Amino acid sequence: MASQAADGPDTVVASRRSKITPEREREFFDAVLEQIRECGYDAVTMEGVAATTRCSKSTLYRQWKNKTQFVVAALRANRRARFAGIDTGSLAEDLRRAARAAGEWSGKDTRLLQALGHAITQDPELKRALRETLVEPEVAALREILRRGVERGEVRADNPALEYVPAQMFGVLRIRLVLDGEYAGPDYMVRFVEAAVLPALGLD
Amino acid sequence: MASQAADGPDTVVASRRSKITPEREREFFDAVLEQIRECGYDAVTMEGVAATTRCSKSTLYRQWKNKTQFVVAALRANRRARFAGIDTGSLAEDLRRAARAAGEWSGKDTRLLQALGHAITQDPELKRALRETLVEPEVAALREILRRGVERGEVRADNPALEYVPAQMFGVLRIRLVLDGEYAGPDYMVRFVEAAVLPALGLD
DNA sequence: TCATCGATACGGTACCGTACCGATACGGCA
DNA sequence: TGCCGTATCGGTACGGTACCGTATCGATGA
Repeated sequence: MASQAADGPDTVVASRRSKITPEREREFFDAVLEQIRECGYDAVTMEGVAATTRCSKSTLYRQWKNKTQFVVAALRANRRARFAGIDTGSLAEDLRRAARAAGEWSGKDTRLLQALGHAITQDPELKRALRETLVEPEVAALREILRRGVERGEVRADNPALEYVPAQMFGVLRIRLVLDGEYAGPDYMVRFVEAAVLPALGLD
Repeated sequence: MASQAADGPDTVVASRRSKITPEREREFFDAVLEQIRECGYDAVTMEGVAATTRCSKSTLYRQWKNKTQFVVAALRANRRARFAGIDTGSLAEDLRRAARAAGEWSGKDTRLLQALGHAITQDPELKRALRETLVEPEVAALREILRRGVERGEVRADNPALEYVPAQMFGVLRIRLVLDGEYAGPDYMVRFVEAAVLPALGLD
């Protein structure tokens, strides 16, 4: 958080004298995200995080103004782009890889999204943080996969199904818990892509 | 439910002498469901429902043991089957109608599902009630639409895309808020069906 | 007549965010 | 290099707020 100072990226924080190491900070972030996954956003408490990380509430409140800021910081620190490395040269195979990767987080990011699903409708800042960290990077990577497929001529640029691929993937990923009572795993996602997404794109 | 009546010679059924009319009960149910949609399940309070319906907490607690039972009762009373009447004789048209109908609830059932999304992972009873009232009737109706299409020979019974139609419909419906910041309306859903679902089924 | 109504008061619990406490380790300076 | 000054540490106590679920009340209507 303080490391986003105006100077270089890895410049040591000169102003703050916090004794909290980056590893310790990550413990806080991991703890709060896990509590969100387990209990839901509303039920997460600063006291709970303090207890599980064996720090004091004071410490948390010294670093972050309130729960929202704390969670936003945790989300931002958790940003990753899981689809980014996928580029096999074949659109169908790229989509299979993406489906597999998506299915593999079900125990993590999907639960997080599930737990934050309603909170983001109430807190714009939280919504923005979630979109920037969990949604947009993955959607962008997925659209990049599709763009390369179009560029290679595997699918026509005006295929209307292209637009809905991200919604299909993330939608199916997320709805399975409600429909079937379990999270969508890699196998399920790959089967879904092969059965529904690829045919709609005119691929096999 | 208030009667433990193990010893009383009186009626076991506890002759419901409640002055609460069915219309009044529906006010309670509507109020609690609307509060869930607006504030989320965790944030709903019996005091809030009592206030907005201008009844007393005592009244609510006389009828229902606690918040969970109250919400479960409200869900059960809200059960409907919105896809049930759809039968145009054409699978493609049936799916368009279903998509339009689905898009039309976005302001209601989808928000409810969104708000309950995490709560159902914690409370099995709530999960079951939600599935029985919001999920299963619609999925069953949708599968019935598909079954008729197969029967008419519009799509082969072994088309693997068949299995994923419900997941796609409800998944896309639900994920749009996260992806695009707005709920999926009827037009969006119809376009999605025409662009992705029908092609995967080999229609059009 | 009397159970149920709405209203309200109650004790209990939980968490917020702040304030205060010694203990400690960082970091500037001799 | 070694020693202090001091900010931050973990722990805890605090007042304030909110809601739970129960109990009690006079009024009401089947």
